[in-house]
Amino acid sequence: MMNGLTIGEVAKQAEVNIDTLRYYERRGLVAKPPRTVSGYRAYPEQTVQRVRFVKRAQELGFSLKEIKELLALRTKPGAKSATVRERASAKLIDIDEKIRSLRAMRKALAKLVDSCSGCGPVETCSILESLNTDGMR
Amino acid sequence: MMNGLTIGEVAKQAEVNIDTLRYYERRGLVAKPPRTVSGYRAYPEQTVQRVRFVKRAQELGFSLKEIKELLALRTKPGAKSATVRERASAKLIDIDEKIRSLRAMRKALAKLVDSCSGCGPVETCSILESLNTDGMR
DNA sequence: ATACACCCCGGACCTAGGTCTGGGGTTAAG
DNA sequence: CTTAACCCCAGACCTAGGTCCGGGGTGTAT
Repeated sequence: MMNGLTIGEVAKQAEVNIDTLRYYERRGLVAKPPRTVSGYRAYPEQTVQRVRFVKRAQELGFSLKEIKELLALRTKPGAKSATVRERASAKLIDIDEKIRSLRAMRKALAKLVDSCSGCGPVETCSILESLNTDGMR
Repeated sequence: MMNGLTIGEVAKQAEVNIDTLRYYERRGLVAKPPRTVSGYRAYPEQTVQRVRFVKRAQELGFSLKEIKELLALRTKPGAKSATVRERASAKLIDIDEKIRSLRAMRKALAKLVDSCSGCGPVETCSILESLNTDGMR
């Protein structure tokens, strides 16, 4: 009677709460799946990937709304490609910014780590300042 | 009577709400500033940088708690350097993960953008799938 | 046919991270 | 010396993103 994944299976595989899946469905982040005769959701396998994607994007600071837009880029068969391209380009810019910021943070932290690595007392580690100034700003 | 920035000035420069600054103070993300005789906060200039840093880190998916930890790395003159180094290394790993994920997203999007760039109808843009599969997973 | 794990749904509840209200002092300009 | 523009604080309120509850049906192993 069940061909596809149950909500519980998807939840376990994607490591989210069952209610989160229903919530995502309401928010339009995950397509409404077909139902069995008895009303159970029967999800296609790829749903798991989709949900994981949502979770990862969230960890990168995207809101559900933004994630929805990202996902919409690939599920708009009726859209003009120019529009898709334009939106995708805008997202690319966001992403590049994030990468740049992270790299700056990374650099500052890395400096902290290896300048501390050989040292005894903390005074020699005043490079802690790197996080405050341009390394991170 | 006022030497330092008022809360309003910091708020404007850092582009946050005044209440957010008071909230950050409570949460320990921004040090309690000295007060004027009449009780007004008088912030040092660098507060603005600090607040901006918090905001940027949030956009990168760090929680206030994590941001506090990051900031603590540079403001622990009493800490053992080995401990600082260890924590910083852990953060570095997080950051590297984020960068990796963003690069994967970036790559998938870039592919989308330039495979669409020369094309007319959307059918030829089925590369939209790239977001779903390993490019983004 | 009884038990036990799972699914449905609507609606209440929760946490993080703010934001607003409002009653009261302060300060700079006119 | 008044007025507009700030500042103080406590506490209420708000949004996003879930999470939980409870009453009811389903599926399957014993």
